[in-house]
Order: sequence, then structure tokens, then C-alpha cells
Amino acid sequence: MSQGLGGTGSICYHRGVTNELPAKAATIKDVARAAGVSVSVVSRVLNDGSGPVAPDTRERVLAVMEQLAYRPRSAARDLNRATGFSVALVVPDLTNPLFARLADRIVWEARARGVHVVLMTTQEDPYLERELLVSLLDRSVGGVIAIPTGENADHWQALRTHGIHVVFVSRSIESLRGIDSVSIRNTEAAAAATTYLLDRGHRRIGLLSGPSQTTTGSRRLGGYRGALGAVGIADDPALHRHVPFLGQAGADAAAAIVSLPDPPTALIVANTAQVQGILVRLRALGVRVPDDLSVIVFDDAPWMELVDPPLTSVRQPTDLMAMHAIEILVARMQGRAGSETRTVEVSAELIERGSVATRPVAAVAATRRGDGPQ
Amino acid sequence: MSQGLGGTGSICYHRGVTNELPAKAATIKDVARAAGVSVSVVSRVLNDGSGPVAPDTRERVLAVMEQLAYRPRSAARDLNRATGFSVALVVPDLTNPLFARLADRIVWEARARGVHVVLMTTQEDPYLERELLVSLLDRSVGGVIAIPTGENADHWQALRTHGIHVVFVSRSIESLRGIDSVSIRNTEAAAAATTYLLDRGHRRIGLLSGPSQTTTGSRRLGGYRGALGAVGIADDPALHRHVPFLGQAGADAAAAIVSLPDPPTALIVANTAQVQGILVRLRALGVRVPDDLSVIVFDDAPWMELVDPPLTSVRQPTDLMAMHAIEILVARMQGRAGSETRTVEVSAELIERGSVATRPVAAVAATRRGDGPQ
DNA sequence: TTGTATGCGTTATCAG
DNA sequence: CTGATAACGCATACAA
Repeated sequence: MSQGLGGTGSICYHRGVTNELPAKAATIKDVARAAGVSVSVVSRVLNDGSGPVAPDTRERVLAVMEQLAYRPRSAARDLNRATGFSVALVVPDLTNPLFARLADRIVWEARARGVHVVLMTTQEDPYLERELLVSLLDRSVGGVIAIPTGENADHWQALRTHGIHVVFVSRSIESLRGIDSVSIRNTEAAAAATTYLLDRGHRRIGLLSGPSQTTTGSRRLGGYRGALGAVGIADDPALHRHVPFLGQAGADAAAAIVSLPDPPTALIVANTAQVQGILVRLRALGVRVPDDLSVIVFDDAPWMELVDPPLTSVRQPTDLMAMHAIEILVARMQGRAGSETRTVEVSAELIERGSVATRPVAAVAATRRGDGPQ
Repeated sequence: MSQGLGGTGSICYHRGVTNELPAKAATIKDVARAAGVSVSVVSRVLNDGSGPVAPDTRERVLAVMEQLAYRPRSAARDLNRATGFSVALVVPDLTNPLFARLADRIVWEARARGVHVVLMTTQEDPYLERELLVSLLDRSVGGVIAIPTGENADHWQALRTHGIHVVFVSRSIESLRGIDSVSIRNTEAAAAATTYLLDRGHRRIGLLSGPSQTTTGSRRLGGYRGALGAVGIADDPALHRHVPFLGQAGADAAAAIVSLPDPPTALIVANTAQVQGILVRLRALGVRVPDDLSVIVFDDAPWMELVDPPLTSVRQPTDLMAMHAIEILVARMQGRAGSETRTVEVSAELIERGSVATRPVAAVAATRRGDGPQ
């Protein structure tokens, strides 16, 4: 199945040139002296609008800073402010392409605003998450953008009490009113995916969602139920499973559902972290997609057009979400942004590919609103 | 092809409960007063081995800290040290699964050692990279782990001159001796992949690698050439392309190579960032894999077993690389780790799946070493 | 417009 | 074992 490459030993140490010694960095005082001014003046040219500085003086100071390769020390500046100007990004893990994309864009947007991002991963573990939140109490960051596990409501509150702003992305915590959040319209997205399947003749539709304590888990279930109810289909509990994000519970649930006495003809995989595992299991089970089972997955990824069949998916506007999140957070850190909490919801998009088949069912309700493929 | 979900407007603001006011955090002085001791004592219990403290005194102080929810302020601590104890992680982008995995593991390993990691992405842009490196001169971090673009050798040096340690991962910079690095054995891995194809009867083998100024680009080409030369095959320049990491140059190059008068029967995609695009293009061109063209890709990803056919790939031990990188960096930041630079090279692994066909070529050299599938 | 002095929270150096 | 006190590098009232 696999073979090692490049020899037997897996590690090799190689000794090379010697490291050189560090030099002593210039301080604001050095600059002041070299420029023949006081530290206050230097400080003022550093923070542009903080006070009057004669044009030529500024020029001179700037030159000296350049020549001395002076860089203001962040630790010293932060000591005066209430908190640092960095933000923490707390995500479950980076192996999930959705989270990786979100992180990528958030880092990008943050850089554009001059703020550093310290990255932390919870691995979906509430205990680990709690530790991370506690470590953030050192005020090294001025705010946090997070995809929360769903637990630790008290610790999230504690952060805010300590003056550290919080913005939830993708998921949020229901019991925690008063925290800004950015996400897709989960209810509507799930409802639309369900309706899409209904429109194509499917009547028994399965749903694999995230844990019920996450908003993505509960709301997507809500949307699914709503769409089903709208056409008078009773919710069959056997067709739905809340599965954890990690582990193979998703695959197991998929296997269980397709082996039901009266199996579904379509399946919505609303647990982003589980689509890989579920698809692999379905394949192993010999379930043909879409002939035996139509499939729609959350969320979209580049490889989905390469698999057989190409996957129909719900794509989330990660760029937009990242932008809103960082924008809100920075606004809060700078004191602007009003006192009311902001809840931004953006639309997801259904990407039609080949994993959904049309069922030749008796009578497809002809009274459905016309939101089919364009 | 796609449809919006959840209504027309894409954004929706929702006003909710009011944010509450931040409280003033306790300082070491507050703790000292409340515990009836001096700040020195509190400082000592904070940094465990820094001085003698009576057992019961410690107990009392600890209790007060707990009760006051005291958290030492990082900015203040850092002001004394030479640099902060965080590290920066500089990667091209997180949409590349390899880099995302690396980042995930590095963050994990870092947390285990109590160090924060600030994430930065270069988007493969040398100018952007330079800006980032300059911003690091504020000594907010004590070290950097990076996948360098290949340029900015001077700026990397500058960092070290300012006392900030650097460890390269995956790629390194040839001209920069004296910087620690961790990577796979690129030459050997590429040679092994090439040999694997040779063993299966392929004689015209194409290679799509990264830019020549990156070590992954140059060394993989070296390994490929070496393997070819070892069996007396002349290197045909038409079969090899250095392509940038971003953009569709990879797809274009693939298209060009397969439409050659005498096209290759196998292709090694050694540019990790380009495999998606190249595969999509090949499919669009109607090139059947592996019937028309055998394919081996760097690096492995979970979805590769889902595509048709499942992709044979070279997997990199990201966990191991992450561990070595952070270990070396932390060692340097703590002053341990000798003066000679460390170059760690780990083995990659060939994952055999279905994208390589055996060619019924006249005479497959029977004198090859037996490193076939196990 | 510029300089002086003080504070930010912690660590480290000493003397008790 | 404990407690003053001086850095650490920068920002900022306030005085000149």
C-alpha cells in the first residue's frame, strides 16, 4: 500500500555554519539622542496625530529611525494601552477546508488593518477551549474571533468582562446574547437544500448534521424540518442524526441510515467536518451516488468537482464572513461600533453538480415556488 | 449552475442586547496587598523557581490570585525579556491542504509548550513577505517558523541579527547558510517517484514542479533527473516545467505537455499547490488517467481516495515536521540548542493507489533494485 | 513646537 | 525567606 522514500532512517541531522550573535536593538531614546530631540518628539512622530511636530524635525527623526533601523517595541506600547492590538482566532482545526479558508481570509483582512492574528485550535474539545480562553486573559489580544465548540458560555463572558471583545463566526452560542456574530443563514440554507431535493421528487430525505448544541447543528435541522413540513411531510426521526464533528460517527450514521428498512433516496450532509468520512463509507458500502442515493453536502471545496460524481454542495461566502468578522472586531477594539450587538447573516449558495438525481416519483407537487436551477 | 439561498439580500443586521462595561483587571500589586506580602513574593510564586517562598505564603498568595481572578499581563512580562515568547508562523496560504495541516500541527505542538503562534500568510508574494518580516522586528515574537517564498534572503538575515530565531519548514533558501530547517528529502522523494514509474515501464515521464528558486522546485527536479540518468534516459527539457504556485500556469503547462508530438505516458505533479488545477485541466482535455497518462502527485490529501481514479501520491509526514520545527525553535529561544545550525530531513512516503498504470513496454530493465510495493 | 516627569505591570538585584 | 527599588521602552499629561 505504501513505501518509504529516501532511505531507511527517517531523520538526519546536518551540521553547518555557526549562528552569529544578536545585536542590541535601538530604543526610542537612542533615536531621540541621535536626532537631537527628546523622546516625546520621537513618540509623536511615531503615533502620527498624537501631538504637534515641526515638519523638518519630523523629517530628521524619520531619517534617524531609518538609519538606526529602529522599530518600536510592541510590548512597551501595549503596556500603556488597555490591551494589545492583536486578535486571537479560535477555530476547531485547520484540516477542515472551510475553517482553513476562513482563517486564511481573516489573516488577510487582519493584515490589511495592521493587526496580528494569533491562531489557536480547540480540536472541538471544550476543555482545551477553556484553557485557551483562560490564557487569553493576559490581554495579549484585544479581541477574539471564534468558531466556538458550543460550551464554555461562562468563559466567553469572562473574556468580555475583562475587556476583550468577541465575535463568533460560522457558529454562535444561543444562550449567549450580546455577542456579535457572523454566519450564513443556516435555517434558510438547509431549507433550500431540502426543497431542492423535494423539487426533484425526493420524499424520504436524510440529514446528517452537527451536534445539537451547536447552532449549525440545530438550525440546519430546523430548516430541514421546516421545508419538509411545508409540503406536509412528517419528520421521521430515523432519517436524522446529530453527529460529532470528529471521529467516524458520521460514517456510522450514514451506514445506519442507508440500511434502514425504508431508506432515504437523498441525503443532506450538513456536518462539514464529516463529508469525507461519510462519502468514503458510502462508497465502501457500494451505495451508488446519485443512482441509489442523491447527496448534497455542506460546504463546497475545490476537489468536489473532481470526484465521481461531482458533488452538489452548499457554498459559504468565506471571504465575506471573514471581512465582516474582522471589521466588527476592529471597530469594537477602536471604540467605534455602537453598543448594540451585531448579528450578520449572509446567504449561502447552492452549487449544482452531479450528485443529485431526479426521482420519477408519482406526483411532484406542482405548486412549489419556482426557485429551481437558473 | 448555482443559486442563492435564503432570500435576496446577502447581509442582514440584527440589533440585540447591549454590551456591558469592562472591569479593571487586578495587577500584581493588588494581589500583593490583598495577600499581605510584597510584589516580589507574588512575582516569585508566579515564576516558580525564581526564588524562595515559604510554602504557606505561596499557598495564601495562590488563593488570593485565584479569588481576584488575577492574570499576569503578558506585555509587562515581555518588556523585561529580550523578546516575547510567542512565535510567528509564516506560510504561503492556508488553502493549500499541506500548509493547513502543517499549521494545524505546529499550533498544536506550540500550545503543548505554552507558546502562542501568530499566523501570517505571504500569498507567495515576496513583497508581502518582506512587509511581514519587517513587522516582526518589533520583537513581539521570539522566533519564526516559515515556508519562505525564496526571496528576501537579506530580510531573513536581518531578523536573526535582531535576535529573532528562524526555522524554515518544507522549503529553505539555498543561499542562506546558518538557518535551521526541516523538510522531506526532496531529491530522494522525487527520485523514488520517478523510479516507481520507470519500474512500471514508463520511459517518457513528465515533471511539473515549483519555481526553480524554491528548494522544493530545484531538488525535486534534481531527483527526477538523477533517477532518469541512472537508467540512461536523457533528460528531455520539453517534459519538464517549473510553474508558479499560484494561478493557472500549472494547468497550462500540463496541457502543453500532453499535447506534445511525443507526449509522456506519465506525469509527476511535484507542485503541491497546482494538483487541483492540473487534474481539472486534464479531465477537461479528455485525458484518461491512468489509461492515457499515469499520475503521481505531491502531496497526499484525504480526498485523493475519493476521486476517480484514486490518486497515487507522495505523503509528507507533517506531524513529524511540525514537531521538529517547533522543538528546534523553542530550544533556540531558550538558549539551549548548540551553535551549529540544524538541518532535519525526514522521509516521505509513496501511497499507491490507482493513478499509475503499468506499461507493456518492450524490456523493462530487470536490474532495478527491488523497492516495489510491499 | 519641544522637553520633563511619571506611570504602565513585571522581573531582577540587592539589602534586610 | 522577604521587601524596597531600579530597570524595561514607550506614551502622555503638563510645563516651558
